[in-house]
Amino acid sequence: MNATTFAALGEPSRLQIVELLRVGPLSVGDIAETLGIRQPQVSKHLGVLRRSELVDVGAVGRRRIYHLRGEAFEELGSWLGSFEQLWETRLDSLGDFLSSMDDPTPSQKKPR
Amino acid sequence: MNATTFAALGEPSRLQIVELLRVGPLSVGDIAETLGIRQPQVSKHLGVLRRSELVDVGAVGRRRIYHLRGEAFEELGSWLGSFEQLWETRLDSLGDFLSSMDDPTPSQKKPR
DNA sequence: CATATATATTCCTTGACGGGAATATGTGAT
DNA sequence: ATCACATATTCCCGTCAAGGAATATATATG
Repeated sequence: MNATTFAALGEPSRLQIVELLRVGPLSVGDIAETLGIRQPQVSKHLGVLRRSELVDVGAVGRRRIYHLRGEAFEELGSWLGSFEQLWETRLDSLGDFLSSMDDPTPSQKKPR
Repeated sequence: MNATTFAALGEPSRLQIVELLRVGPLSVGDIAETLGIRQPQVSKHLGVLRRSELVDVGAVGRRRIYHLRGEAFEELGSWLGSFEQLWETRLDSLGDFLSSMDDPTPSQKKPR
């Protein structure tokens, strides 16, 4: 999993843009107007999102319509999935662990 | 959805830490040794992850055992879920959209 | 071609962040 | 109490990214 994907989503304005595009494709100007961000900043943010392959562009006349790229989110989904598997298998032992801090797992080294 | 969660995961070392903790709880020293990062940096990164509520700590003797916090990942999961719903309902219309860029959706304004 | 509109790009400044080094805090052992 | 080990915190510095303002590029329209 690539950290740059998360870095792209880690900027508040960009996360707003993504959640806005979740509804449907939008032009740069519409995004700027809706979110109250100046157009140059929106273009820059969209550039970052595009390099992270989270969005893609299509031209309609002089407008540029940005839309979410499903692949990136599917990748995120499968990455997350690899975590949730472990919750189930460890949910009980985690509870045990939290309530018995004086007895670390056998794999832990002992104090020298 | 909070952007700071993504920002925390957007730093390569921190993402490494999270993926390492996916296997199981670890002490600060073990994380530092495994990833080849100096201990102070690891402590700082763990601080960020903790403030983002991605991890939590427990003490075992003089060691501090960090472990992933399931809630944050479940929240991520449900957030992602709200996207995948839309893929299905729009996967076809998205294909149409991409192949007919000269005909924007009816909600788009016409050029003035 | 001239003009208006939509978007991208550049330059600049400022603030935040990560890494290194040193030090502080806490805890166990003798 | 003293020492050793584990972790956290502080300070400093270099870098990078975000926002503002201005400008460049592209495209439609008359």
